[in-house]
Amino acid sequence: MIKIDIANALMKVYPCSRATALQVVDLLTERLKDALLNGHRIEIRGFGVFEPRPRKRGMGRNIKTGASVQIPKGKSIRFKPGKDLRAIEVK
Amino acid sequence: MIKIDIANALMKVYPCSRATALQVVDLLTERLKDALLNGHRIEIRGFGVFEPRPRKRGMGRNIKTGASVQIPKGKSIRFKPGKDLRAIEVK
DNA sequence: GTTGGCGATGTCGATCTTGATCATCGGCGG
DNA sequence: CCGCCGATGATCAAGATCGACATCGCCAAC
Repeated sequence: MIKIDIANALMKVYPCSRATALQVVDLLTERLKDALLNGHRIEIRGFGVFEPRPRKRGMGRNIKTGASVQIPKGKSIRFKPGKDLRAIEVK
Repeated sequence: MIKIDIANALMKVYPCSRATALQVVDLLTERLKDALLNGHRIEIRGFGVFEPRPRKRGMGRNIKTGASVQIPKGKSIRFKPGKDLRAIEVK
């Protein structure tokens, strides 16, 4: 499923041009990105939670050299599935 | 940031009632949930990717009993931040 | 059709997950 | 707008998983 599919679903419920639907999807992802980049936690009950977390790891591995490489970054985004998404069955 | 904030952002760009904005947000999250529950990968370039993954782990620990607890589940939802979200700086 | 983000690969260690319970807060009815 | 209901967070431990690096192919986005 890609952006177009989401926009498509939106168009079915709220009649509008594909361009508009795409803009809506884009706007929302943009807002989410912005919020996360500002360190805000995004919580949607029943769906999940996006949370910026500090990265404490400090080591990685370079495939070619095989040498330990430092992981300079200190943050990552974690998504915690909500109740509804945890209902996933093994299929 | 919670659902209302997202709806609020949407209202600013696409004038509509709060109820409508909330419905839109709800609809989209609903579609995403549905797609993930069906095992579909959701990819939004520049934002991130939601991917249902099989869980192979099989053990955990119960605080109270202190006993090893089986982790029967076999799936989880993983979110991989896209390029834009990986640009997070330590702040 | 073109551009460029994303997946996969291999290694090693830190991180995450799972379960139960109470408190807190999001969601929603009155 | 206030209040209730129910979902989420934290906690403990053990073990599996993820992440970063570099590069090429593939597919999303335009």
